[in-house]
This record gives sequence, C-alpha cells and structure tokens, in this order.
Amino acid sequence: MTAKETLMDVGLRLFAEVGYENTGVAQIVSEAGVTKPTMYHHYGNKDGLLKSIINTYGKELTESLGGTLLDREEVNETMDRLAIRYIGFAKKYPVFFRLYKQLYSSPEGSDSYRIIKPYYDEVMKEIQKIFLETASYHTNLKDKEVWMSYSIMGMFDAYILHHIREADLATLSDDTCRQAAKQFLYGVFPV
Amino acid sequence: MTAKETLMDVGLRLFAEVGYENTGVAQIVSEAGVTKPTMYHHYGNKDGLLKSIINTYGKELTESLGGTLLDREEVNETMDRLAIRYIGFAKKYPVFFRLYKQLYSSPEGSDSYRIIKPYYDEVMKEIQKIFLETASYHTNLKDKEVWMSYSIMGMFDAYILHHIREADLATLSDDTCRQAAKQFLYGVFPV
Amino acid sequence: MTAKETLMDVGLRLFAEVGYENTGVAQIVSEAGVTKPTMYHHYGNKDGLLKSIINTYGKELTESLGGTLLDREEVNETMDRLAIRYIGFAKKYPVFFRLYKQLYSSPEGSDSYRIIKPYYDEVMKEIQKIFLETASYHTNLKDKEVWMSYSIMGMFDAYILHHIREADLATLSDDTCRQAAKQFLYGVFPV
Amino acid sequence: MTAKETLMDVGLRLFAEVGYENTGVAQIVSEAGVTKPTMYHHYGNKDGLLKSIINTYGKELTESLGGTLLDREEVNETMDRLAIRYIGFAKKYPVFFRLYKQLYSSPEGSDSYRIIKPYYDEVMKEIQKIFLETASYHTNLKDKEVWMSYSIMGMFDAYILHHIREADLATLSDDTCRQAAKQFLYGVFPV
DNA sequence: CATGAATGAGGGTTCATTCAT
DNA sequence: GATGAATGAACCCTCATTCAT
Repeated sequence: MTAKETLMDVGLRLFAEVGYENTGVAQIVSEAGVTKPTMYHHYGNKDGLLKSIINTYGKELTESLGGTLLDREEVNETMDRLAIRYIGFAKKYPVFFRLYKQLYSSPEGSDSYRIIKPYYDEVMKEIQKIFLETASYHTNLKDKEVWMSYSIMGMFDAYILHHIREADLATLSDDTCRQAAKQFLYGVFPV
Repeated sequence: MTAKETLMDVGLRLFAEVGYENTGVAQIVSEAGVTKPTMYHHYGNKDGLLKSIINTYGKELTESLGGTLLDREEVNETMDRLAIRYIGFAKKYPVFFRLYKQLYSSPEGSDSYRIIKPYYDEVMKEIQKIFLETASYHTNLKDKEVWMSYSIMGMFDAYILHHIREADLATLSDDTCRQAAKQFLYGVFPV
Repeated sequence: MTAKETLMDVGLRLFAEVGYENTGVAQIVSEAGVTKPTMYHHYGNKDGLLKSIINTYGKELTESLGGTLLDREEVNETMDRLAIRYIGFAKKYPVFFRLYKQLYSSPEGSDSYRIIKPYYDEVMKEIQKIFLETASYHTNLKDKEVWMSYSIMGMFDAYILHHIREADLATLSDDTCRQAAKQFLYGVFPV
Repeated sequence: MTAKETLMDVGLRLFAEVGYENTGVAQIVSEAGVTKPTMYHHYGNKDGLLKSIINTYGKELTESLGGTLLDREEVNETMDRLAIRYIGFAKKYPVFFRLYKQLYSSPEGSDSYRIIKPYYDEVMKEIQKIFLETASYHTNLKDKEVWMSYSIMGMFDAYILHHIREADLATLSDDTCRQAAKQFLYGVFPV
C-alpha cells in the first residue's frame, strides 16, 4: 500500500473514531508511518484528505442509488431495493458510513458540515429522484416526495446506527432490510 | 442577566452553531463580556459549562416524556402525545435540540459523546418505557419495543432537523405532529 | 522590567539584527524568557509586536520634527536643526533607526513594508511640511519641496547608516550634522 | 526560453516583489512551470539562484562604472557621467536595481545581506576609485572620498527609488541626471 | 467574584532540501 | 535534464487551564 493510500485509510478510521476536528494531522501521519509534508504533498491540507476520503468511499453509494432501481409496477419492490442498497452500502463500509453521518450532523458553521454538504446533497438528490419518479405513477404520493426522502433516510439511519453501535451490523440481512422498507410503507403494525 | 447565565446562553448558542470542539473558551467569554477565570469559577471547565447547559435545558424534555402520557385504550393517542411532546420540545428549544442531536452524533471517542451519553440514555429510557408499557397491552408489538423506540425517534429527528434547516420550524403544528405519529403506525400511504 | 517590556526590547533587537521575517516568535520569547502565549496575550501577533515597537520608539522622531524647528530668517538654521534632530534621533535609538530603515527598504509586497509604511509617511509628512513652509519664504525653492525632502533624507540616511555600520555613530557630533546640512545646501565643495 | 532562464526571470521578479526571504522555492518553480529538483539541478539551492541573478544582471553596472569615466579637467563632467551611468543602469534594470537595494538594506545578520555584500563592495569600490582619482587632481576633496561615495550614492538612490515607487522612472532623462550631479556638487540652491 | 498575566502542549501548515527513478 | 515523493525542522498561532491579586 502506498503512503497515499495508507493516509486515507488511517484518516478514515481516525476521523470516524474520534472525529474530524479531534484528529490531529500529527496523529494521522504518525499512525500512517509517514511525515506531515507527505500528507500535504498528496492532499494539500487536512480538508483535502477528508474530501478525498469522501470522494473515494462515497462514490459507490451514489452510483448504486443512481443505477436502475425503480420498479414501476411494485412500490414494494422499489423500496426493498432502496433499503437493500442503502443499508447494504452501510454494511459494506460501516466506518465510512458512520463518518458520513457524523459529518452531516455537525453544526452548519463547522468545516465538517461544509465539506460533507455537497456529497450529502448528491445522495439526497438520488433518493428524491426515486420518489419523484415513483410519485408520477402513484399519484397519492404526490407532493410528499421530499418529506418521504428525509423520512425514510431517518428511519434507515436510526436502524443502521443502532446496529453499528450494538456492533451487530452483520446481522442486518436483506430480509431485515425489506422489513424496514415495509414498515416505512405500512407502519409498525405487523400485517 | 448574571454573568453565569450569560455564559450559559452564549455557550449554548456557540456550541450549537459551530460545535463544541470548534468553540474556544476565549470566544465564549469574549462574547459573554467576561474573562476566562470567571467562567472557570462558575463552571469548573469547558465540560462543566456544557454539562450545565444540558442539565438546565434538557430537563424539560425528560420530565415531559416521563409525565402521564400513556393511553391504554388508544395507541394512536399515545403516539400523538409522544410526537407532540417530543417535537414540541424541539420547537420550544430549537437551538438546544440541535446541539443535543449534534452531540449525540459525535464519534464515540469524543468528549462530546461522553458528555451527552448519560442524558441521551435518560431520554431513551423514557421513550422505551412508553413502548414497553404499550406492548404489555398490545402484544403484537412485543419484542419490538427497543427497535420502535429508535425508529420513531429517527423519524421525528429527520422531521425536526429538516424543518430546522429549512428554517420553518414554527410551521410544525400539533396536527402535523399527529400525522407523523400516524405515519409511524400505519405507513406513508394515506389511509 | 515586565514581560511585556522585555518582549519589545528583545523584539526590537532581533528584528534589527536578523530581520523581521527571519526572526521566529519562538526565538523572541525564548530570549525574553517567556512563553509564546504571553507574547500573544500582550501583542496579539507578530505584527502587533512590531507595530508596538514602531509606535513606542518612533513617536519621539515625529514629535521632534513636528516641534518648532523653522527659522524664517535663516534656511541654514532650519537645515541645521533638521539635521541635528533627525540624526540625533538616530544616535539616540540606533537599533530602532536601523530597523526602521530596513523595514522601509523591504519590498512593497512584504509585511514589513505594509507595517512601516504609515509611520514612514508620518515622518515624511513632517519633513515635507518643513520644506513647504521654507519654500513659502524662499521662492527659489518652490516646486522642489518634495524632491528636497527625499534628497536630504537620502543623504542623512547614507550618513547615518555608514556610521552605524562602521560602529562609530557616537562620533557624529552636532557640528558634523551641521556640515551635512550645509553640504546639502551648498554642495560638497568646501566653502 | 530554457527552464534555467525562466527560473532566473521568475526568481528576479519574485525576490524583488515580495522579498528573498518571503519567496518560497515552491512558488518560484510553480510560476516557472518546472519542478523543484530542476531548480536544484541548475542552481544548487535558493542562494545559488540569487547569486546567479546578481552575477548576471549586476555585471553591467560594475563594468559600466569601471569603464573610462573620469574627466581630469572637469569634475562636473565626471559627476555627470557617474550619474548618467548609475541612474541609467537603474533605468535599464529597474527590477534588479530594486532587488539590489533591498538586499543591501537587509540586516547584516541575514542571508540576503551576506549574499549581496560582495557585489555591493564591488560597486562601491568602483565609485570610490572615481573619487580617489578625482581627489588626486582636486586636493580640496582629499580625505572626503569615502564619505562622498556614500553620500552621492545615497542621493542617487533616493532619487531612483522615489521615481521607481512613483512609477515614472522613464521620465528620468539624462538632463535630470546631470542636475542631480550638479546638486551634489553645488547644493540645492539654483545657480 | 472577577481580573490580567502566564503556561505546556498542540493546532495546521510551510520551509529548503534530497532521494530514487 | 527532469520527475514524484519524501523529509526534519521550523513556521505562526491557539488550545484549555491556572496563578496571584
């Protein structure tokens, strides 16, 4: 692994574990086994490292959500796929997902927030696109697209973070994802 | 307003706006119009100020959730009340609510998280208690109490933060809160 | 001597000896026997220290030049006084004078220059005022006021710096100052 | 233009504009469109680049002052020629001249000063030689040779820098140079 | 209660320079 | 000749905290 890659690895881990603002450049380069100028050579500054991490790890989610996901016949199927891809991504890159959510929860006046915002908007855009298209076939969902986007993401995130913190993320099977989607559509009462 | 109160006010605002880790003691005392030793005299240290803020502003939420809220006949009514009280608290203290959520979203290795955790657990305990009691009357909710607690909070939070960030929190009427509760129970499809 | 005064003393010496840009804050505080935050407490930043030095030591020159200096009858007398006061100041504060000239000789794009410019303008204003008033009585000097200001200062400075570098500034008696003034008025040829 | 030449060009400009100490190697190579090792290949180090600049651009002045300049009959003529050549050089290479003066005005403990000193001495030697030879024919100038060298240079420099900073160096005609020389010899009063 | 002054430790960043390729 | 990558040392500045007064 090159120094550049190691830095991104270490950065991701530290940012996620103790936070972007609480992680010093000195600590990153020390754990990566390089010196500070090496980091600045490759990433320009601390922000640059974080941005690279986001671009590298985050791309897979937006691409996955952007891929064909819609089922015009079955809303159930669409929601199932959304759940599986979104939660599946979190399962595949749990450390990054935690970092992502932390950054977005940062105060709006912070660097963390400013850096993550564009990526968050991208993810959000993909999800809203799904609901917008769905609503064009299911007119009773009309005008609720934006709110539904936030709502389902809030649910998924609560789901995911709970499992991450309980350290049993692996137990989140595709079936469980489908149940989450179903709950979103039909409520908590078992059908 | 005494110096002690001013410090808490300024601290709350700054912590919420730019984050606990990004807010320096120098900035707080400067905006509060006092000197550093004054702050240390009243609150011991930066952590102490944050803890005081949490204890002062946060008490109302736990007390509100702890008060009689349960309706043994109507789950709907219980959920409505929960929504109104939880979201109502966020409406009453939006800055504190934002701070609270930010702190809890902080990485587990951070001071922010360590400080907010006890308060979060208290809030969570109250919510879980509601679901536990409810489940004792509605056996089909059995074994889902914990998850429902996280899930409904995730939804409410997404709701609230979306409105906070869109700067129209005031428009969140009690009726809208009831709709949120209903959606949690019966899903997004209009009934 | 207080820490604040010591810092100014050490700063003056180091800035003059090795230059403002070549002097590290670490070096200043080390030689002053204090720590960095002390310096930042008193002066805000490195610029602030330099500005304080300029304001403190430099005031005497502008005040001296601003004081009654003009002799309406005798241009000779006016020039003599100017020479004695200007060169006298350099003799009294040779280290500061050297620093002052160094700073003004710095490139216009440098911090050094930006910081000294206002003070230099002040000094220049006083000197030009002298020539402007003198020219109002000696009309053959009309329209040459600005140039004469620069010219006489250039001569004086060459005089002073030469003696500073030869380390015999003390030998610059008032009589020698008068000779310099005379040379400016009547040229190098002995009369 | 070869990389080597470009580096000298860029170096000269940057050193003059923001100062030798304030100009980073990174900036130089960036603006020159090459990489650092290229610069080190050609010039050894930052000092080497500066030395090359001085040697290349500065040679013309010492050669010009060294050439036949003396007029044994007329001191006026000698001074006129000195003024025209010295000021003429400054007009031809204003950026280099500014750099040269900046470097010499640097504190004696700085690298800048150490580097420029030999060149300055060379220039000074040529000027003193002129006055020494002149004094051998005009015995009333005896023992004032060194001082006159500094003095006339101080005047010329004040003249030049004033025009450089007022951005009208081009207006400095040969006639004006002669006037400067005359003023040196006979004073500011119009004859 | 409140202050000015001081601190050790660390913040992110840049310096001129060198290495193998 | 020219490069990308790497370095040790230093840069200015700020952190939360404490002291005597």
